[in-house]
Amino acid sequence: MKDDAKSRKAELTEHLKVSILTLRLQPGTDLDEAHLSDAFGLSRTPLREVFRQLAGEGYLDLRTNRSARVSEMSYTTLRDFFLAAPMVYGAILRLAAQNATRPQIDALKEAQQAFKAALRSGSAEDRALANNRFHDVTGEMSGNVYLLPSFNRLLIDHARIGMTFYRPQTAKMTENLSEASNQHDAIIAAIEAGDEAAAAQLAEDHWNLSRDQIELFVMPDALDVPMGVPPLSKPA
Amino acid sequence: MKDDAKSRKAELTEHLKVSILTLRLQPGTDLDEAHLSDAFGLSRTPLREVFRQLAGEGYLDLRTNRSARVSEMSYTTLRDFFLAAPMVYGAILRLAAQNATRPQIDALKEAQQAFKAALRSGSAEDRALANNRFHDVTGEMSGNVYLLPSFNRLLIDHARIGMTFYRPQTAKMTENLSEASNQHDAIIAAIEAGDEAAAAQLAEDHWNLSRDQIELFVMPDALDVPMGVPPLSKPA
DNA sequence: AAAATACAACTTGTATACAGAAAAAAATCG
DNA sequence: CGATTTTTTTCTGTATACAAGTTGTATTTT
Repeated sequence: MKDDAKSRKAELTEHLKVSILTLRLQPGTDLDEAHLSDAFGLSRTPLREVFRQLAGEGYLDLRTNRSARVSEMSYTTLRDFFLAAPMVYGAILRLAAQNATRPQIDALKEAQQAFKAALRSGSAEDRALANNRFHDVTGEMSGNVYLLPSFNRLLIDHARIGMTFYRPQTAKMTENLSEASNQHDAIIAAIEAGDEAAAAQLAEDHWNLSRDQIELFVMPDALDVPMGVPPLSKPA
Repeated sequence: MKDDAKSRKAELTEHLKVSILTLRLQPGTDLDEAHLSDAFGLSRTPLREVFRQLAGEGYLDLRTNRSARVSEMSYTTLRDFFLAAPMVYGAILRLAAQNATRPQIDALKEAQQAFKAALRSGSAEDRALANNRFHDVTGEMSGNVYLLPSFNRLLIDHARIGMTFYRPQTAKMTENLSEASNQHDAIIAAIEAGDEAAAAQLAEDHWNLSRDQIELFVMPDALDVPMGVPPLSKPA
Protein backbone atom coordinates (compact mmCIF):
# COMPACT_ATOMS: atom_id res chain seq x y z
CA MET A 1 0.00 0.00 0.00
CA LYS A 2 1.32 3.42 -0.89
CA ASP A 3 -1.01 5.58 1.17
CA ASP A 4 1.38 4.98 4.01
CA ALA A 5 1.87 8.59 4.85
CA LYS A 6 -1.83 9.33 4.73
CA SER A 7 -2.73 6.42 6.96
CA ARG A 8 0.06 7.19 9.40
CA LYS A 9 -1.29 10.71 9.64
CA ALA A 10 -4.74 9.34 10.42
CA GLU A 11 -3.22 6.97 12.96
CA LEU A 12 -1.43 9.79 14.68
CA THR A 13 -4.59 11.87 14.75
CA GLU A 14 -6.56 9.00 16.23
CA HIS A 15 -3.84 8.15 18.70
CA LEU A 16 -3.69 11.70 19.99
CA LYS A 17 -7.46 12.02 20.20
CA VAL A 18 -7.83 8.78 22.15
CA SER A 19 -4.91 9.59 24.41
CA ILE A 20 -6.36 12.98 25.22
CA LEU A 21 -9.92 11.75 25.70
CA THR A 22 -8.79 9.01 28.06
CA LEU A 23 -6.45 11.33 29.99
CA ARG A 24 -3.47 9.18 29.11
CA LEU A 25 -2.23 12.52 27.90
CA GLN A 26 -3.26 14.77 30.73
CA PRO A 27 -4.36 18.38 30.30
CA GLY A 28 -1.33 20.62 30.08
CA THR A 29 1.02 17.93 28.78
CA ASP A 30 3.66 19.19 26.35
CA LEU A 31 3.96 17.31 23.07
CA ASP A 32 7.37 16.70 21.56
CA GLU A 33 7.33 17.06 17.79
CA ALA A 34 10.58 15.21 17.22
CA HIS A 35 9.57 12.27 19.35
CA LEU A 36 6.11 11.92 17.81
CA SER A 37 7.30 12.31 14.23
CA ASP A 38 9.86 9.63 14.95
CA ALA A 39 7.34 7.31 16.58
CA PHE A 40 4.82 7.55 13.74
CA GLY A 41 7.23 7.66 10.85
CA LEU A 42 6.11 11.10 9.77
CA SER A 43 8.14 14.19 9.14
CA ARG A 44 7.41 17.26 11.17
CA THR A 45 5.48 19.02 8.42
CA PRO A 46 2.41 16.76 8.36
CA LEU A 47 2.70 16.31 12.10
CA ARG A 48 2.38 20.01 12.65
CA GLU A 49 -0.65 20.07 10.38
CA VAL A 50 -2.27 17.48 12.58
CA PHE A 51 -1.46 19.66 15.57
CA ARG A 52 -3.19 22.62 13.97
CA GLN A 53 -6.23 20.57 13.12
CA LEU A 54 -6.50 19.16 16.64
CA ALA A 55 -6.00 22.63 18.08
CA GLY A 56 -8.90 23.84 15.97
CA GLU A 57 -11.09 21.06 17.36
CA GLY A 58 -10.10 21.87 20.92
CA TYR A 59 -7.79 18.98 21.74
CA LEU A 60 -4.61 21.03 21.81
CA ASP A 61 -3.46 24.53 22.54
CA LEU A 62 -0.78 26.04 20.33
CA ARG A 63 1.57 28.74 21.56
CA THR A 64 4.06 30.38 19.24
CA ASN A 65 7.64 29.24 19.64
CA ARG A 66 6.56 26.88 22.37
CA SER A 67 5.50 23.28 22.29
CA ALA A 68 1.93 22.23 21.60
CA ARG A 69 0.07 21.42 24.77
CA VAL A 70 -2.95 19.27 25.60
CA SER A 71 -5.77 21.73 26.27
CA GLU A 72 -6.26 22.61 29.90
CA MET A 73 -9.28 21.98 32.05
CA SER A 74 -9.61 24.52 34.80
CA TYR A 75 -12.49 25.17 37.13
CA THR A 76 -13.38 28.11 34.92
CA THR A 77 -13.79 25.85 31.94
CA LEU A 78 -15.79 23.43 34.08
CA ARG A 79 -18.25 26.17 34.90
CA ASP A 80 -18.52 27.07 31.23
CA PHE A 81 -19.08 23.42 30.51
CA PHE A 82 -22.01 23.19 32.89
CA LEU A 83 -23.60 26.25 31.35
CA ALA A 84 -23.25 25.18 27.74
CA ALA A 85 -23.72 21.43 27.80
CA PRO A 86 -27.45 21.10 28.60
CA MET A 87 -28.44 23.59 25.95
CA VAL A 88 -26.29 22.18 23.17
CA TYR A 89 -27.01 18.55 24.01
CA GLY A 90 -30.72 19.23 23.94
CA ALA A 91 -30.56 20.94 20.60
CA ILE A 92 -28.39 18.23 19.08
CA LEU A 93 -30.65 15.38 20.15
CA ARG A 94 -33.74 17.25 18.98
CA LEU A 95 -32.18 17.71 15.57
CA ALA A 96 -30.97 14.14 15.54
CA ALA A 97 -34.56 12.97 15.98
CA GLN A 98 -35.54 15.18 13.06
CA ASN A 99 -32.80 14.27 10.64
CA ALA A 100 -31.36 10.86 11.41
CA THR A 101 -30.93 8.54 8.43
CA ARG A 102 -31.22 4.77 8.47
CA PRO A 103 -27.46 4.07 8.30
CA GLN A 104 -26.87 6.60 11.06
CA ILE A 105 -29.40 4.86 13.27
CA ASP A 106 -27.66 1.57 12.60
CA ALA A 107 -24.36 3.16 13.54
CA LEU A 108 -25.90 4.44 16.75
CA LYS A 109 -27.14 0.98 17.66
CA GLU A 110 -23.70 -0.43 17.02
CA ALA A 111 -22.18 2.23 19.23
CA GLN A 112 -24.63 1.34 21.97
CA GLN A 113 -23.77 -2.36 21.68
CA ALA A 114 -20.12 -1.46 22.09
CA PHE A 115 -21.00 0.69 25.09
CA LYS A 116 -22.87 -2.13 26.75
CA ALA A 117 -19.98 -4.48 26.11
CA ALA A 118 -17.60 -1.97 27.65
CA LEU A 119 -19.84 -1.71 30.72
CA ARG A 120 -19.77 -5.47 31.16
CA SER A 121 -16.13 -6.22 30.58
CA GLY A 122 -14.27 -3.10 29.53
CA SER A 123 -11.87 -0.73 31.21
CA ALA A 124 -12.73 2.80 32.25
CA GLU A 125 -11.12 3.99 29.05
CA ASP A 126 -13.23 1.65 26.97
CA ARG A 127 -16.38 2.98 28.58
CA ALA A 128 -15.46 6.61 28.15
CA LEU A 129 -14.54 6.05 24.52
CA ALA A 130 -17.66 4.02 23.76
CA ASN A 131 -19.84 6.65 25.38
CA ASN A 132 -18.01 9.31 23.40
CA ARG A 133 -18.61 7.39 20.21
CA PHE A 134 -22.33 7.09 20.95
CA HIS A 135 -22.77 10.81 21.39
CA ASP A 136 -20.54 11.53 18.45
CA VAL A 137 -22.99 9.67 16.24
CA THR A 138 -25.88 11.75 17.57
CA GLY A 139 -23.87 14.77 16.52
CA GLU A 140 -23.54 13.39 13.01
CA MET A 141 -27.27 12.81 12.97
CA SER A 142 -28.05 16.40 13.81
CA GLY A 143 -25.97 17.39 10.82
CA ASN A 144 -25.96 21.02 11.85
CA VAL A 145 -22.61 22.55 10.94
CA TYR A 146 -23.20 25.49 13.24
CA LEU A 147 -23.86 23.48 16.38
CA LEU A 148 -21.36 20.71 15.79
CA PRO A 149 -18.22 22.70 16.61
CA SER A 150 -19.45 23.43 20.11
CA PHE A 151 -20.95 19.99 20.54
CA ASN A 152 -17.71 18.27 19.62
CA ARG A 153 -15.79 20.59 21.87
CA LEU A 154 -18.11 19.63 24.72
CA LEU A 155 -17.71 15.93 24.00
CA ILE A 156 -13.95 16.18 24.40
CA ASP A 157 -14.15 17.53 27.90
CA HIS A 158 -17.13 15.38 28.77
CA ALA A 159 -15.03 12.32 28.04
CA ARG A 160 -12.14 13.69 30.06
CA ILE A 161 -14.31 14.60 33.00
CA GLY A 162 -16.02 11.24 32.68
CA MET A 163 -12.72 9.41 32.95
CA THR A 164 -12.43 10.62 36.50
CA PHE A 165 -15.67 8.92 37.52
CA TYR A 166 -15.49 5.93 35.24
CA ARG A 167 -12.56 4.87 37.36
CA PRO A 168 -13.79 4.46 40.96
CA GLN A 169 -15.89 1.34 41.25
CA THR A 170 -18.63 1.89 43.80
CA ALA A 171 -21.96 0.13 43.69
CA LYS A 172 -23.92 3.29 43.10
CA MET A 173 -21.71 4.23 40.21
CA THR A 174 -22.30 0.93 38.45
CA GLU A 175 -25.99 1.48 38.99
CA ASN A 176 -25.79 4.95 37.43
CA LEU A 177 -23.90 3.64 34.45
CA SER A 178 -26.54 1.03 33.86
CA GLU A 179 -29.14 3.78 34.06
CA ALA A 180 -27.15 5.76 31.49
CA SER A 181 -27.21 2.73 29.25
CA ASN A 182 -30.98 2.53 29.56
CA GLN A 183 -31.23 6.17 28.61
CA HIS A 184 -29.13 5.46 25.54
CA ASP A 185 -31.66 2.83 24.51
CA ALA A 186 -34.48 5.29 25.02
CA ILE A 187 -32.61 7.89 22.98
CA ILE A 188 -32.27 5.44 20.12
CA ALA A 189 -35.99 4.71 20.27
CA ALA A 190 -36.90 8.39 20.27
CA ILE A 191 -34.64 9.10 17.32
CA GLU A 192 -35.93 6.12 15.37
CA ALA A 193 -39.49 7.30 15.99
CA GLY A 194 -38.58 10.84 15.00
CA ASP A 195 -39.97 12.02 18.31
CA GLU A 196 -38.02 15.20 18.86
CA ALA A 197 -39.81 16.20 22.05
CA ALA A 198 -38.93 12.89 23.64
CA ALA A 199 -35.37 13.20 22.41
CA ALA A 200 -35.04 16.65 23.94
CA GLN A 201 -36.44 15.41 27.25
CA LEU A 202 -34.07 12.47 27.23
CA ALA A 203 -31.17 14.79 26.57
CA GLU A 204 -32.10 16.68 29.72
CA ASP A 205 -32.46 13.49 31.76
CA HIS A 206 -29.22 12.10 30.44
CA TRP A 207 -27.44 15.31 31.21
CA ASN A 208 -28.82 15.46 34.73
CA LEU A 209 -27.58 11.96 35.43
CA SER A 210 -24.17 12.82 34.09
CA ARG A 211 -24.19 16.06 36.03
CA ASP A 212 -24.93 14.28 39.27
CA GLN A 213 -22.01 11.96 38.69
CA ILE A 214 -19.68 14.82 37.90
CA GLU A 215 -20.75 16.87 40.90
CA LEU A 216 -20.23 13.90 43.15
CA PHE A 217 -16.70 13.28 42.02
CA VAL A 218 -15.05 16.45 40.91
CA MET A 219 -17.05 19.26 42.48
CA PRO A 220 -17.01 19.73 46.24
CA ASP A 221 -19.20 22.82 46.48
CA ALA A 222 -17.34 25.43 44.51
CA LEU A 223 -19.97 25.77 41.83
CA ASP A 224 -23.05 25.65 43.99
CA VAL A 225 -23.40 29.42 43.68
CA PRO A 226 -23.01 29.75 39.94
CA MET A 227 -25.30 32.63 39.10
CA GLY A 228 -24.73 35.35 41.70
CA VAL A 229 -21.21 36.45 40.75
CA PRO A 230 -20.39 40.13 40.29
CA PRO A 231 -20.99 40.98 36.64
CA LEU A 232 -17.93 43.07 35.84
CA SER A 233 -14.62 44.00 37.40
CA LYS A 234 -13.86 47.70 37.68
CA PRO A 235 -10.15 48.40 37.89
CA ALA A 236 -8.81 51.23 40.10
CA MET B 1 11.71 44.40 12.25
CA LYS B 2 12.50 40.72 12.10
CA ASP B 3 9.07 39.26 12.78
CA ASP B 4 8.43 39.61 9.07
CA ALA B 5 7.28 36.08 8.54
CA LYS B 6 5.05 36.12 11.57
CA SER B 7 3.39 39.39 10.61
CA ARG B 8 2.95 38.30 7.00
CA LYS B 9 1.25 35.20 8.27
CA ALA B 10 -1.13 37.32 10.35
CA GLU B 11 -1.70 39.59 7.36
CA LEU B 12 -2.59 36.66 5.17
CA THR B 13 -4.96 35.29 7.79
CA GLU B 14 -6.66 38.64 8.16
CA HIS B 15 -6.82 39.17 4.41
CA LEU B 16 -8.47 35.82 3.85
CA LYS B 17 -10.93 36.31 6.68
CA VAL B 18 -12.00 39.74 5.45
CA SER B 19 -12.21 38.59 1.86
CA ILE B 20 -14.39 35.67 2.82
CA LEU B 21 -16.63 37.64 5.19
CA THR B 22 -17.23 40.30 2.56
CA LEU B 23 -17.83 37.79 -0.23
CA ARG B 24 -14.93 39.16 -2.23
CA LEU B 25 -13.94 35.54 -2.10
CA GLN B 26 -17.22 33.84 -2.82
CA PRO B 27 -18.30 30.50 -1.35
CA GLY B 28 -16.79 27.69 -3.37
CA THR B 29 -13.82 29.68 -4.66
CA ASP B 30 -10.64 27.69 -5.07
CA LEU B 31 -7.51 29.11 -3.47
CA ASP B 32 -4.21 28.90 -5.30
CA GLU B 33 -1.36 28.15 -2.90
CA ALA B 34 1.39 29.23 -5.26
CA HIS B 35 -0.23 32.53 -6.05
CA LEU B 36 -1.00 33.39 -2.43
CA SER B 37 2.41 32.38 -1.11
CA ASP B 38 3.92 34.54 -3.81
CA ALA B 39 1.66 37.49 -3.05
CA PHE B 40 2.33 37.46 0.69
CA GLY B 41 5.99 36.52 0.61
CA LEU B 42 5.42 33.28 2.47
CA SER B 43 6.47 29.80 1.57
CA ARG B 44 3.81 27.16 1.19
CA THR B 45 4.47 25.57 4.57
CA PRO B 46 3.17 28.41 6.78
CA LEU B 47 0.53 29.18 4.19
CA ARG B 48 -0.89 25.72 4.47
CA GLU B 49 -0.89 26.03 8.24
CA VAL B 50 -3.02 29.13 7.89
CA PHE B 51 -5.35 27.16 5.63
CA ARG B 52 -5.75 24.47 8.23
CA GLN B 53 -6.44 26.99 10.94
CA LEU B 54 -9.06 28.78 8.86
CA ALA B 55 -10.60 25.46 7.92
CA GLY B 56 -10.93 24.66 11.60
CA GLU B 57 -12.72 27.95 12.18
CA GLY B 58 -15.09 27.33 9.28
CA TYR B 59 -13.77 29.78 6.70
CA LEU B 60 -12.37 27.12 4.38
CA ASP B 61 -12.99 23.55 3.36
CA LEU B 62 -10.01 21.28 2.80
CA ARG B 63 -10.17 18.31 0.46
CA THR B 64 -7.25 15.94 0.15
CA ASN B 65 -5.22 16.33 -3.01
CA ARG B 66 -7.45 19.17 -4.08
CA SER B 67 -7.21 22.90 -3.57
CA ALA B 68 -8.57 24.59 -0.45
CA ARG B 69 -11.96 26.09 -1.06
CA VAL B 70 -13.96 28.89 0.54
CA SER B 71 -16.65 27.15 2.58
CA GLU B 72 -19.95 26.73 0.79
CA MET B 73 -23.30 28.16 1.76
CA SER B 74 -26.16 26.04 0.56
CA TYR B 75 -29.82 26.25 1.41
CA THR B 76 -29.25 23.32 3.74
CA THR B 77 -26.72 25.28 5.72
CA LEU B 78 -29.06 28.26 5.72
CA ARG B 79 -31.71 26.17 7.40
CA ASP B 80 -29.18 24.99 9.97
CA PHE B 81 -28.21 28.59 10.48
CA PHE B 82 -31.75 29.64 11.27
CA LEU B 83 -32.11 26.84 13.77
CA ALA B 84 -28.87 27.45 15.62
CA ALA B 85 -28.44 31.21 15.59
CA PRO B 86 -31.20 32.37 17.95
CA MET B 87 -30.22 29.88 20.62
CA VAL B 88 -26.50 30.54 20.52
CA TYR B 89 -26.85 34.31 20.19
CA GLY B 90 -29.13 34.40 23.21
CA ALA B 91 -26.77 32.36 25.32
CA ILE B 92 -23.75 34.41 24.30
CA LEU B 93 -25.37 37.75 25.11
CA ARG B 94 -26.65 36.44 28.40
CA LEU B 95 -23.16 35.32 29.36
CA ALA B 96 -21.71 38.57 28.07
CA ALA B 97 -23.93 40.47 30.48
CA GLN B 98 -22.69 38.23 33.27
CA ASN B 99 -19.00 38.31 32.55
CA ALA B 100 -18.05 41.42 30.61
CA THR B 101 -15.00 43.30 31.90
CA ARG B 102 -14.44 47.03 31.71
CA PRO B 103 -11.93 46.92 28.84
CA GLN B 104 -14.26 44.64 26.90
CA ILE B 105 -17.12 47.07 27.34
CA ASP B 106 -14.90 49.85 26.08
CA ALA B 107 -14.00 47.71 23.09
CA LEU B 108 -17.66 47.09 22.42
CA LYS B 109 -18.42 50.81 22.48
CA GLU B 110 -15.59 51.42 20.06
CA ALA B 111 -16.95 48.73 17.77
CA GLN B 112 -20.36 50.37 17.90
CA GLN B 113 -18.87 53.77 17.04
CA ALA B 114 -17.22 52.19 14.02
CA PHE B 115 -20.50 50.56 13.05
CA LYS B 116 -22.35 53.87 13.21
CA ALA B 117 -19.65 55.51 11.13
CA ALA B 118 -19.94 52.73 8.56
CA LEU B 119 -23.71 53.23 8.44
CA ARG B 120 -23.24 56.92 7.74
CA SER B 121 -20.49 56.86 5.18
CA GLY B 122 -19.19 53.34 4.69
CA SER B 123 -19.56 50.70 2.03
CA ALA B 124 -21.59 47.54 2.40
CA GLU B 125 -18.36 45.74 3.25
CA ASP B 126 -17.54 48.26 5.95
CA ARG B 127 -20.94 47.73 7.52
CA ALA B 128 -20.79 43.99 7.45
CA LEU B 129 -17.29 43.98 8.94
CA ALA B 130 -18.16 46.53 11.62
CA ASN B 131 -21.23 44.57 12.59
CA ASN B 132 -19.16 41.40 12.65
CA ARG B 133 -16.62 43.09 14.90
CA PHE B 134 -19.36 44.20 17.31
CA HIS B 135 -20.72 40.71 17.76
CA ASP B 136 -17.25 39.25 17.90
CA VAL B 137 -16.59 41.36 21.00
CA THR B 138 -19.77 40.06 22.63
CA GLY B 139 -18.38 36.59 22.03
CA GLU B 140 -15.16 37.50 23.79
CA MET B 141 -17.23 38.85 26.66
CA SER B 142 -19.08 35.59 27.11
CA GLY B 143 -15.71 33.91 27.44
CA ASN B 144 -17.27 30.47 27.15
CA VAL B 145 -14.88 28.21 25.26
CA TYR B 146 -17.63 25.69 24.58
CA LEU B 147 -20.05 28.11 22.95
CA LEU B 148 -17.53 30.23 21.09
CA PRO B 149 -16.73 27.73 18.34
CA SER B 150 -20.34 27.63 17.21
CA PHE B 151 -20.86 31.33 17.77
CA ASN B 152 -17.86 32.25 15.66
CA ARG B 153 -18.95 29.82 12.99
CA LEU B 154 -22.35 31.51 12.93
CA LEU B 155 -20.79 34.97 12.72
CA ILE B 156 -18.92 33.99 9.57
CA ASP B 157 -22.05 33.08 7.67
CA HIS B 158 -24.07 35.85 9.24
CA ALA B 159 -21.62 38.34 7.77
CA ARG B 160 -21.76 36.64 4.40
CA ILE B 161 -25.53 36.48 4.36
CA GLY B 162 -25.60 40.08 5.54
CA MET B 163 -23.48 41.20 2.62
CA THR B 164 -26.32 40.32 0.31
CA PHE B 165 -28.71 42.70 2.02
CA TYR B 166 -26.25 45.39 3.00
CA ARG B 167 -25.96 46.06 -0.70
CA PRO B 168 -29.42 47.03 -1.98
CA GLN B 169 -30.22 50.52 -0.79
CA THR B 170 -33.93 50.81 -0.22
CA ALA B 171 -35.48 53.20 2.27
CA LYS B 172 -36.82 50.43 4.45
CA MET B 173 -33.45 48.79 4.62
CA THR B 174 -31.76 51.95 5.86
CA GLU B 175 -34.46 52.20 8.46
CA ASN B 176 -33.84 48.64 9.61
CA LEU B 177 -30.13 49.23 9.84
CA SER B 178 -30.70 52.24 12.01
CA GLU B 179 -32.95 50.11 14.18
CA ALA B 180 -30.18 47.54 14.41
CA SER B 181 -27.83 50.26 15.55
CA ASN B 182 -30.28 51.26 18.27
CA GLN B 183 -30.42 47.67 19.40
CA HIS B 184 -26.64 47.64 19.60
CA ASP B 185 -26.81 50.60 21.95
CA ALA B 186 -29.37 48.84 24.08
CA ILE B 187 -27.20 45.73 24.13
CA ILE B 188 -24.27 47.76 25.40
CA ALA B 189 -26.45 49.24 28.13
CA ALA B 190 -27.74 45.84 29.21
CA ILE B 191 -24.23 44.41 29.33
CA GLU B 192 -22.86 47.37 31.23
CA ALA B 193 -25.69 47.01 33.76
CA GLY B 194 -25.11 43.27 34.02
CA ASP B 195 -28.76 42.74 33.17
CA GLU B 196 -28.69 39.30 31.63
CA ALA B 197 -32.44 39.02 31.16
CA ALA B 198 -32.48 42.21 29.15
CA ALA B 199 -29.47 41.05 27.16
CA ALA B 200 -31.17 37.78 26.30
CA GLN B 201 -34.33 39.61 25.24
CA LEU B 202 -32.31 42.00 23.10
CA ALA B 203 -30.56 39.08 21.48
CA GLU B 204 -33.95 37.74 20.45
CA ASP B 205 -35.11 41.11 19.15
CA HIS B 206 -31.89 41.69 17.31
CA TRP B 207 -32.07 38.27 15.77
CA ASN B 208 -35.66 38.75 14.67
CA LEU B 209 -34.76 41.96 12.93
CA SER B 210 -31.88 40.29 11.18
CA ARG B 211 -34.06 37.32 10.30
CA ASP B 212 -36.67 39.56 8.71
CA GLN B 213 -34.00 41.15 6.57
CA ILE B 214 -32.60 37.82 5.53
CA GLU B 215 -35.98 36.34 4.71
CA LEU B 216 -36.81 39.34 2.61
CA PHE B 217 -33.74 39.11 0.46
CA VAL B 218 -32.50 35.59 0.21
CA MET B 219 -35.43 33.39 1.15
CA PRO B 220 -38.45 33.21 -1.13
CA ASP B 221 -40.51 30.71 0.86
CA ALA B 222 -38.36 27.62 0.99
CA LEU B 223 -37.85 27.73 4.72
CA ASP B 224 -41.33 28.73 5.78
CA VAL B 225 -42.05 25.13 6.73
CA PRO B 226 -38.98 24.38 8.76
CA MET B 227 -40.26 22.00 11.40
CA GLY B 228 -42.60 19.55 9.72
CA VAL B 229 -40.20 17.66 7.51
CA PRO B 230 -40.16 13.85 7.45
CA PRO B 231 -37.82 12.72 10.21
CA LEU B 232 -35.92 9.95 8.52
CA SER B 233 -35.48 8.40 5.13
CA LYS B 234 -35.98 4.69 4.88
CA PRO B 235 -34.31 3.18 1.83
CA ALA B 236 -35.91 0.24 0.04
C1' DA C 1 27.37 33.00 47.81
C1' DA C 2 23.88 35.14 44.94
C1' DA C 3 22.68 37.35 40.82
C1' DA C 4 23.36 38.44 36.24
C1' DT C 5 25.03 37.60 31.80
C1' DA C 6 26.86 35.00 28.15
C1' DC C 7 27.02 30.70 25.93
C1' DA C 8 25.49 26.19 24.39
C1' DA C 9 22.05 22.74 23.46
C1' DC C 10 17.62 22.10 21.99
C1' DT C 11 13.06 23.25 19.93
C1' DT C 12 10.13 25.61 16.99
C1' DG C 13 9.25 28.08 12.48
C1' DT C 14 10.21 28.59 7.51
C1' DA C 15 11.99 27.62 2.95
C1' DT C 16 13.13 24.64 -0.66
C1' DA C 17 13.38 20.43 -3.04
C1' DC C 18 11.29 16.28 -4.28
C1' DA C 19 7.50 12.63 -4.75
C1' DG C 20 2.88 11.55 -5.87
C1' DA C 21 -1.78 12.54 -7.47
C1' DA C 22 -5.18 14.94 -10.24
C1' DA C 23 -6.25 17.71 -14.26
C1' DA C 24 -5.30 19.12 -18.88
C1' DA C 25 -3.65 18.30 -23.37
C1' DA C 26 -2.34 15.50 -27.10
C1' DA C 27 -2.46 11.46 -29.71
C1' DT C 28 -4.49 7.16 -31.15
C1' DC C 29 -8.25 4.29 -32.35
C1' DG C 30 -12.96 3.27 -33.60
C1' DC D 1 -15.30 13.35 -36.49
C1' DG D 2 -15.84 11.81 -31.79
C1' DA D 3 -14.45 9.10 -27.90
C1' DT D 4 -10.98 7.13 -25.25
C1' DT D 5 -6.45 6.37 -23.78
C1' DT D 6 -1.87 8.05 -23.03
C1' DT D 7 1.30 11.65 -22.07
C1' DT D 8 2.39 15.98 -20.18
C1' DT D 9 1.73 19.48 -17.10
C1' DT D 10 0.23 21.39 -12.88
C1' DC D 11 -0.75 21.24 -8.19
C1' DT D 12 -0.90 19.01 -3.63
C1' DG D 13 1.62 16.37 0.06
C1' DT D 14 5.96 15.17 2.39
C1' DA D 15 10.74 15.30 3.71
C1' DT D 16 14.84 17.62 4.73
C1' DA D 17 17.74 21.43 5.53
C1' DC D 18 18.24 25.80 7.56
C1' DA D 19 17.08 29.97 10.42
C1' DA D 20 15.34 31.93 14.54
C1' DG D 21 13.92 31.61 19.10
C1' DT D 22 13.85 29.51 23.83
C1' DT D 23 15.72 27.21 27.76
C1' DG D 24 19.09 25.52 30.72
C1' DT D 25 23.84 25.91 32.36
C1' DA D 26 28.07 27.67 33.47
C1' DT D 27 30.98 31.37 34.30
C1' DT D 28 31.85 35.86 35.86
C1' DT D 29 31.03 39.73 38.66
C1' DT D 30 29.56 42.00 42.71
